[in-house]
Parts: sequence; structure tokens; C-alpha cells
Amino acid sequence: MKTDCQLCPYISTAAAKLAGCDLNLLSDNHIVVSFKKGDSIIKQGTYSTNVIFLRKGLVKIHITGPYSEQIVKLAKPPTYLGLPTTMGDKINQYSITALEDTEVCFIDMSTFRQLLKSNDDFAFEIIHSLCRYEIESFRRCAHRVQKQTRGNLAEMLLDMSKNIFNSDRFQLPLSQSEIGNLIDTSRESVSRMLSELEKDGIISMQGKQIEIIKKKSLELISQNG
Amino acid sequence: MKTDCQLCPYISTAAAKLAGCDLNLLSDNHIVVSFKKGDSIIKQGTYSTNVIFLRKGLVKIHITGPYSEQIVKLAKPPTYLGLPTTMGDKINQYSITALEDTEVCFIDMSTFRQLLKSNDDFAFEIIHSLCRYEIESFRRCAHRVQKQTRGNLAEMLLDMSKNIFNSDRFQLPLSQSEIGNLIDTSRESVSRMLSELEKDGIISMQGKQIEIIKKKSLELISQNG
DNA sequence: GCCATTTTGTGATTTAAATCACAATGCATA
DNA sequence: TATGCATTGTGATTTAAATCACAAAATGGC
Repeated sequence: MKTDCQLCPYISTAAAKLAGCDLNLLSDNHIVVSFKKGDSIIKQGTYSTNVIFLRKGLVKIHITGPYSEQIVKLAKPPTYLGLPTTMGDKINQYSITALEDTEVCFIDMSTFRQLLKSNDDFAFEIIHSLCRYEIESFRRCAHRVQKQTRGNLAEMLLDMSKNIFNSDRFQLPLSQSEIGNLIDTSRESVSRMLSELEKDGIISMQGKQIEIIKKKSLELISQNG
Repeated sequence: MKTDCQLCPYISTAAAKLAGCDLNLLSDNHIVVSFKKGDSIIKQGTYSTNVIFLRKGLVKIHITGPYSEQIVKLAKPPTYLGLPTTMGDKINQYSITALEDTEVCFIDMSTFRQLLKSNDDFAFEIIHSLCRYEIESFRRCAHRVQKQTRGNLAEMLLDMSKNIFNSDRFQLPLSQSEIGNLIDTSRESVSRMLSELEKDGIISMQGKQIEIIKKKSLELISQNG
């Protein structure tokens, strides 16, 4: 499925810098693909010559560690994915899996490179976003390590609320065991801490449905615990 | 101190893509500065309008976490530093401190941006390297978390040997407490584990001077421990 | 060379969280 | 609707590593 990027409501900040023939080039050289919850979008170790633009949905980025698969982060639209692959050795360096029904554009690598070449604002935006990811990843690492589980769980809930769902009520997009994997703890600890937060009236849960009741308390836990 | 980039032996892969007037632009708009061991090169929270090119020496990148300063990684030449700052809000998002006597080029932001504009190979190289950092940081996080201290220490030693000093003998550029900070453990644990490795004849130490004796064993510990 | 400060070594104790074990519950699909 | 697999809840136990405490070395400035 090909679409006219000119009309795309999901267009990225970077692509918004493109105009005229650049945008036509993009329109002519990408394919929109839908994925269902749980589908693998890219798989570490496989070959790829596409940049992926996440236009709709939610995905997890995960990487094989020395012992087990580790969720590195979640990504939501609009964002480019798989840049490192495309820039580097063409082998995917991590896996991406859909957490919800998701739509992405597969953009041919040579097209992408062409755009970088011909449009410096586009390149600048890409660099800008890569830099933001870097900072974010530094920050996350430092926090993950210096806090204990309770604080990390609180931080994750706040992050989902603020940055992903823009709401104090949302459906957890991960199982407890995946949450453990993301915040570097065990599935059992996640279960215990969630119950605890509920018992303390800080959140309420029905199944995977979360509501943050006392945001201030949660922020305090995130900062201090 | 201004220098002619054309003649610079430390020139980066990216800058090597520049030619003629681009290189002159760079030559005319940067300053080489020397730092002594321990000197702060950039400080988180301060204002900056320069990209920094690390041409000689060794630095640590550190970031203030919720409780304490955390060393994120070491960086060695040739590499650009402080890109995120320059691209983003002009406030340094992390600190950089010299671990050895170090030389850097301060490149004016507008010059750097001009180079990105006028030379797509340059931009491409910058993007390429940012992507490599991202992968590397994902990988490091996953390993750090899934291994225990012994394995992380072994990995750090191998990393220094292979990627920084290119030798099985080298001087530790960090104190044990800094090492602990880098590999997410306590100063005491670092001390204990180093002694252990020495007792087992895997490394030898005199002060900060390290020699890796049984590299195979160390690799095994790095992988399994 | 001397003194103050930082760094390192090592034992004893505490602790957060992993692991183990098993029951209960939910969810998907045949 | 029944059957099977994945997810969740919770107690008991173990464990890696932090913390505490203190001594010994090393380092750097004067």
C-alpha cells in the first residue's frame, strides 16, 4: 500500500521539513504495513534495507542480552525506528514488536539516504531526534540503577501516563513479566509492588486497566524510592 | 589556538568527508583547548553553543542521577561530544571530565550546522555515529543488568583493553569508586573482585597498572558471570 | 620529606530482591 | 462450553551485594 505523504496525518517532524519533489520521492518509495498486537516488526539478526517510520500504535524495542531478551524501551508515534540498522551493517541490531495494532511505513534505505542528501533540515531533524534518544537513554540508565524497584515501577507508570497515553487511566500494554523485564526486576516483584500501590490507594487496578489516583504520591515514590 | 584542519592528524571520519571551503570554514571557526587530568570540560546544566571534538586523551561522560553522579561511559578520540546539547536546548545534558591530559576542539555551533547543511556526507557520518552510540548503549544496559558484578568488571577490563588502550597492559583510568559507579556496584565490591581476579591469576595488578594474564578466563567470566 | 586527603583492603552485618513453589485466575480457541 | 496455556498472587527461603566500620596505603600539595 502506497500513500501520498502530502496528505499523511502521521507525518514526522523531520518529513514535515520536506517539500515538493522530496515529498513525492518519499511518497513513491514507501509502503504502509499494518501489524497486529504481538506481531514482530523487525527481528534482531535479520537483514534489512528499510527505515521504519512508526505512524500509529505502540511497539517495544528489545535486544538479546547475555542471558535473556531485554526490553530496552517502548516507542510511540511519530518516530523513526531501525535507523541504526540502516546506517550500519544492514543487520538489525534489535527487535521491534507491536504491543498494539500498529501501522508503520517501510521506507527504502536509498530513498532515505537521498532525502538526507537533498534536504539538510530533514537531516538536522533526524540528528536532533537521535540526540534526544541518547540523552533519554543515559537518563534512564542512571535512574534505573540508582532507584530501587518501587521507584522504578512508579516512574514507569508515570511515564506511560504522561508520555504514552496522556491520561491517568490506561491499559498496561505489557504483562507483569514484561514490565519486570523493562524495569530490571522480577515478575513477582512487579506483582507485589503493584498490589502494594493499590493497597495504599495510590493506583487502582482492574486487570490491566490502571488508574493513577494519587499522582503526587506516585511522583514522590518515583523520586525517592 | 586555531589550527589548520587540513593538516590535523586527529581529524574525524566525518570531517574527513569535508573538502575545500568546508574544511576552511571548520579551520576558521574552532579553537583547540587542552585539559589536564581531572579538569571539567563541560558541566551539566551550563550553557553551551559549541560542539566538542575529542582529538586526544580520554574522558568520562557523567550525568546527575536521582541520588548521585553516574558515569555513563568513557569516550576516546576521535569522537564528537556534546552533540545533544548543541542540537537541543543549548543546556548541557551531561558533564564531561578529562581522565587524562586531553585536547579538544570547540567548534562553533553555527559552523557545525553550516557543515551539516552544505555537506551531506558529513551529516551522514554524524548520523551513523549517533546510531552506533545508540546500539552500544542498548547493549551495555542489557548486559549490565543481566550480569552480576564479577561479569561486569571482567567486561569492563576487556573493554578497556580492547577498545581504549589496545593492549593487555594498561593503567586503570578510574579509581575503584569510579569503576563501581560505572559498572553499577559499590567501591568495596570492586576492590574485592579485583583482588579475587588477581588471586586466581587472571590479572595482575600493581597499583592502577593492570595486566590481563588469562584473557580466555576473563572472557569466560565476562560471558557467564 | 611531611601532613592531609583520597584511595584501597577486608571483615561483619544487613538488606532488597531473586528464586522457589504452588495456587488461582484469566484468556484463547477448538 | 470445555480445555489448555499464559498470567498473576503470595508465602517461604536464599542470595548477591550493599552497607558499616576501621585500618592500611598511596597520593598530592606545601
